[in-house]
Amino acid sequence: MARERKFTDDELFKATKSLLIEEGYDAFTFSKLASIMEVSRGSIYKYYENKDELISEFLMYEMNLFLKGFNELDKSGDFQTQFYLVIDFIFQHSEIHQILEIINQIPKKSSNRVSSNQTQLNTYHTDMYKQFQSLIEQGKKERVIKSHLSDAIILGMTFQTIAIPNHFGIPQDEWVASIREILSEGMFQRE
Amino acid sequence: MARERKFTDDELFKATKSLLIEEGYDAFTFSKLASIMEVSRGSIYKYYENKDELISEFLMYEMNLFLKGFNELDKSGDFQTQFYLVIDFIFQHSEIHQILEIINQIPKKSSNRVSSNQTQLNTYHTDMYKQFQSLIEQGKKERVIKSHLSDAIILGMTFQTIAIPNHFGIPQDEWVASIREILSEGMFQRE
DNA sequence: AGTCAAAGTGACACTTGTGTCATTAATAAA
DNA sequence: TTTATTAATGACACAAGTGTCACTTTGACT
Repeated sequence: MARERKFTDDELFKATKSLLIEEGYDAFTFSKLASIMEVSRGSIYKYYENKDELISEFLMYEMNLFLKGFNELDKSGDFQTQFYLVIDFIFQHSEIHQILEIINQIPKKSSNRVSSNQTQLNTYHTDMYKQFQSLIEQGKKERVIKSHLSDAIILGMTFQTIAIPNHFGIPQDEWVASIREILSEGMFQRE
Repeated sequence: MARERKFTDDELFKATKSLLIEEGYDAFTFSKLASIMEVSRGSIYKYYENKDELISEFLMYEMNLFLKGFNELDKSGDFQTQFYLVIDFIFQHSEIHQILEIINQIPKKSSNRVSSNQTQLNTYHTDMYKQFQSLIEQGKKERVIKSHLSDAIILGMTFQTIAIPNHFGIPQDEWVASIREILSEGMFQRE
């Protein structure tokens, strides 16, 4: 028994995502967002107290989606199969790298709602890393991964590869295959 | 026959560097810089028209320093020796990754001085990559590097490793050694 | 047709950063 | 000591973002 909404949360998150990814956290403003949505700036304040609140809610939404997919990956194969599945998955969701970086750009002095989201986001982050870490452990048990390499470096290196800029526009298939190969076997020829 | 300056360009660049690396391009302001230097904001405008001009000059200064060191690396050894030298060098100058990113954050619509600096910076960037690329070619000729991997991916992957966050504070030596090993031989055990 | 709760708007006051410039301060040279 | 010259300052006007709120609009339900 009220007026119809001009936009849904999903539409808002979609615009938020493109604006955040194109311009970054600092250049993200309610003015720009409102203009994309073709809505007045004031109306967004009806639903989110400020930029940090909106962004932290958006990040929760994105992380949930990502983790849902991550958790649904087939856990039945041997290490190598699972490892390759994970790599393919993270490359299909390469925005996750930027998302994770934005989490740390939200100032800590924010409202309660934001703080609690930040805590939750860090938990998600850690959980994801823990899951990946247990995959690494499996790899070490199966004697596929070298045991003298620390989990931290394997994890860091794997996730960092998402952000390598593909300046020359090498096709995604070749790109991912090469990265997978280098991570596994290195760039040096075997003698 | 005039008043003494309260600060040198070197001091300004030093403060610029820490401010840029701690807070990033967007949060960098003349107010903050002036407060670090304990000088009025107006006095900085005596030497630099605006933030973009100062930052682009600073980047030129940093890139020159970096490239000077890069060029002075011993070119006499075989591929592997040189490759390891380069990796050690870029890890000793790990800020270079952030520096390179900041280059692309300066808006394109700026003044002539800035535009010409941008052009020059991109030239430097390309030159550095070209040099590294010729090292890769050498590696391929010496049959150390797999020939089916594109130069772009080897270059990208190598430079990207600088930015892997060392969350767990693994000692630098072990860190660099592990990365070098993974790049060369991969993380998988040889059978 | 009338009601009214929620949605949307735009003007207002405030904050932070920018760039300028008239004024003041320091100091080497005359 | 005076002077010429450059360094530094802080006040001013302007631009862009923020958060608020009284007011208007819409449309489902009487």
